[in-house]
Amino acid sequence: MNKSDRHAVILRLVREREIATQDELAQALHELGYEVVQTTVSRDITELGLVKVRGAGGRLVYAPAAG
Amino acid sequence: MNKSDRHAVILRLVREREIATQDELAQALHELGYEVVQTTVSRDITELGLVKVRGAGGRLVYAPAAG
DNA sequence: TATGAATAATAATTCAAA
DNA sequence: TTTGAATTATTATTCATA
Repeated sequence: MNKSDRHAVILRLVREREIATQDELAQALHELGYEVVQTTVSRDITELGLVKVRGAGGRLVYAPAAG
Repeated sequence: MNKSDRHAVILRLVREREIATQDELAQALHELGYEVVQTTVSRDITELGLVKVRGAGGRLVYAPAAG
């Protein structure tokens, strides 16, 4: 539940940190009390339209579609 | 060999078509006479700094880092 | 240095289930 | 409708080889 809350948190997280994997994002959510697993994070990413962009050092990290 | 040629072709391909997977890109290269496999395409993508963006219908497709 | 085969890591989907 | 376990698909890396 609370998908829309979680979505907002995800957007904040990917702006604040460089998150490279869905497991990493799931773990970050856990720390904030959202107990979700990779499968769900994958769906959230699709629903939010996130993409992977090149972060520092060319590493692929998640980001909102529009900057 | 001909890596820089191939890189140029890859850039052209991802601009012309919506290419969703590395296998798909490898296959497109085959049709143009570049016999490479997914492993190599993966490296090319890193070297070119390509990212996956949302294409039509929210599908993730390869694109140059800068538009 | 560039490449591929095999493998590991990551992400998306299917198939229940609540 | 949302979720997760299991599975499948996709991508990155390791380990040779030329």
